[in-house]
Amino acid sequence: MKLDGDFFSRESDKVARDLLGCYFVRDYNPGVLKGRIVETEAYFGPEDPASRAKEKKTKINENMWKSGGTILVYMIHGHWLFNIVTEEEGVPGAVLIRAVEPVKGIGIMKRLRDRNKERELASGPGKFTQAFDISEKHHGGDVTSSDIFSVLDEDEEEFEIDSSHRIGVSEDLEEEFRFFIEDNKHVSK
DNA sequence: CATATGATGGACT
DNA sequence: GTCCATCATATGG
Repeated sequence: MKLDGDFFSRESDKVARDLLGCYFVRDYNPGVLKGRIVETEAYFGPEDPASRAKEKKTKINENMWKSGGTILVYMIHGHWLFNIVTEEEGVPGAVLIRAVEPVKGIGIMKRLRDRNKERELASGPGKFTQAFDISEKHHGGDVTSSDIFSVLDEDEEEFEIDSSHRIGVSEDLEEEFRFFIEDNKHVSK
C-alpha cells in the first residue's frame, strides 16, 4: 500500500519509526530502484537544537513547514541528504532517510555509486541519495503524489527497532531520535 | 565578493 | 581509531 498524506502528517518520531521496513521506490531510466528503509532520524521545530527549522526561514528549511510528504533535499559536506516532511501543514518537522537495504536495481546503484559491495550502496544518508540519483532537482516534490517517487508499506519480515542519539549533530535532545532495524547489515556505521 | 559551516564519506594508520 | 576533500548555502562586508 502506498503511504499517503495522513501517514506523513503525524509527529516526526512516529513517522520515523513507522517508515522502518517500508520500501522506497524510484521509477528510473534504465530501471526501477527499490530499497527497504532500515535507518531514519526524526527532526522537529525550533525547540530542537539539531533541527534546521530555526526562526529564519530559507529556501531550504521552509519546506519543513509544508504538508506531510513534501520532499526536502539539501547539501551537507558535499552530499545531498533526502528528507520527507512530517507533521500537519504549518508545523515544522521532517524525517531523514539515513539508509536503505537495496532490493531492486542493484546493478544500477552499483554504477551510480561506483561501488560493488551491496553493503556500500546505501548504508548512509549521502550514499542513499547517490544510489538513487537524488539531488536538489527533487527538492519541493511530494512522495505522496510524485510520478517518480513512492513509499510502500508492504513488509513481510518481522524485525526489532533499536534507537540511538542522532548522528553528526552538535547538540541533541535528551530523547533518542535515530531509529534503525536491529542487526540489519545496511544500517550506517 | 569572502568565508565559515555542516543531519558525510572515504582513505588511511 | 584519525584525517581531510567535499560544495551548496548562509551570512557579512
